[in-house]
Amino acid sequence: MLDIKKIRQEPDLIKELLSYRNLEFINIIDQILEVDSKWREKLSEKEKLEAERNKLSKKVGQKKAKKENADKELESLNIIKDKLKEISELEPKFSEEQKKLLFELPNTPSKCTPEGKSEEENKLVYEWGEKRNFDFPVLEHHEIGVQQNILDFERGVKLAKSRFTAVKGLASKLERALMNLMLDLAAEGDYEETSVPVIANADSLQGTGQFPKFKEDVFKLQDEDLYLIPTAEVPLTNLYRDEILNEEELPIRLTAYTPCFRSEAGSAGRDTRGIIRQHQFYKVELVTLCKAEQAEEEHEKLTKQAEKVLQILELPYRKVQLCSGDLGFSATKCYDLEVWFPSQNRYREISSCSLFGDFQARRAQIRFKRSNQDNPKKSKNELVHTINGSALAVGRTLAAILENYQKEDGSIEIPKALQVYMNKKERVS
RNA sequence: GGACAGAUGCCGGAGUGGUUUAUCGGAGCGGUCUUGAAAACCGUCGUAGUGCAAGCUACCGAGGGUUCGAAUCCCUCUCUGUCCGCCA
Repeated sequence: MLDIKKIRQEPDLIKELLSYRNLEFINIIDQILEVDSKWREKLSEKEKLEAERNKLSKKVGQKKAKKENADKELESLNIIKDKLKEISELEPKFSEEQKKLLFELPNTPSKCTPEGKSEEENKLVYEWGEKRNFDFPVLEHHEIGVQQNILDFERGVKLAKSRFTAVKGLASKLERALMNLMLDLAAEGDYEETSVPVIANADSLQGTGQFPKFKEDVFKLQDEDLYLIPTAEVPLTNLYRDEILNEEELPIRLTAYTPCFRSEAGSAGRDTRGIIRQHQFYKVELVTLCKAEQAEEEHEKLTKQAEKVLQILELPYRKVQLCSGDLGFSATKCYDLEVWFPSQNRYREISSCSLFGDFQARRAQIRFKRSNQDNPKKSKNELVHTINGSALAVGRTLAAILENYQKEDGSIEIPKALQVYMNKKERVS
């Protein structure tokens, strides 16, 4: 959520910044400003009446205690009461409309986010690693998985529906090894391991920006206002929802390994084969809460943390900075890490490391007390800045390993860094 | 799932219609005293909206209602605790 004060003060700047995204928000901002000024007018009128009422009511109390007559006061109070009722009936209309509009506005792109319309204008930061030369026909990861009997697509569908897969044998062990490797690396980088609910309520999803706009993307529990999390970003960030943190606690760096559930509404037909796009997948997520002045640095740190996983697994990847048009709803700046898939002869997203500024924190009301050395009384509550990214999506990492480490005989070499997590086993065959 | 009890500020805890700007205690912070500390004493100590400011307004789990006036009365909901049942 954007700051209404900022919108009020610099509407043109906000309009301009939002125009760098693909869509136009000029109308919404004008509507917000209109509702805002109308509402504030009513608000001050209301408060004046309330002040008057409180004063008179107190007088009534005093007079009655002294057994004096207070009819005159009661008469004016009745008039005020009617007026107040009139205004208070209007109030929810204004504030609801205001909220609805504000919740629909995406974050403004940061100064360092390149301007661009779509994916094609994303900026390549660098490529890392050596793409392997294969002197045999390269198989796709799902072909390898079926051939080795470690990915069972049909039975996964039988258990649930399409886009669910049973992962078996050494692939399942690889997943577990990946989880351990990723969590250990995150711990080395000072991210505290956390185990959180994978079901979240609507307030939590609103806090991180999935709601209200992207409701159709998550699975809802029947007859309950509860949802399967689409990413651990939701529980990790919302751990501190509605809290005021101590300045010294920041930055707070967290990591969690969780399953993630996505309805994939609107992506029918895309990546229907393989485990690239599933309704359920595992992911190690990194989340940072920090002060504004720490945010850029922490964003870089978190991204490097995610890159480290790819590097240690020796998977070729590239780092891309998203342009304004490709930026996610809540993000102000974002790096995508894309891993090389030889069968597709292209890079595919495996991690998205986003800086949100105070956008999520304003929705989720996560603040800290900024101490003022000169005048401790002037210590102010300030919104934290939030950052998150995956390190990494386990399913896609598994797919990338199967493809990049395949051998001509159909076996798969196990990356060195994972062997210690798999009883020193060197090969899947 | 059943029964009962409860939800008040950082914590404990009082408050059942108006002189309550939410009593009091503890912790924290500032000060006095002290070589320093402790003790004692004095002061301070929530969030948000609005305003240049003084101030004003709202908030006692959430939402609604009654009333000139609600932490207090009424209704609905949520959560927590205890006991019972079931259970990894």
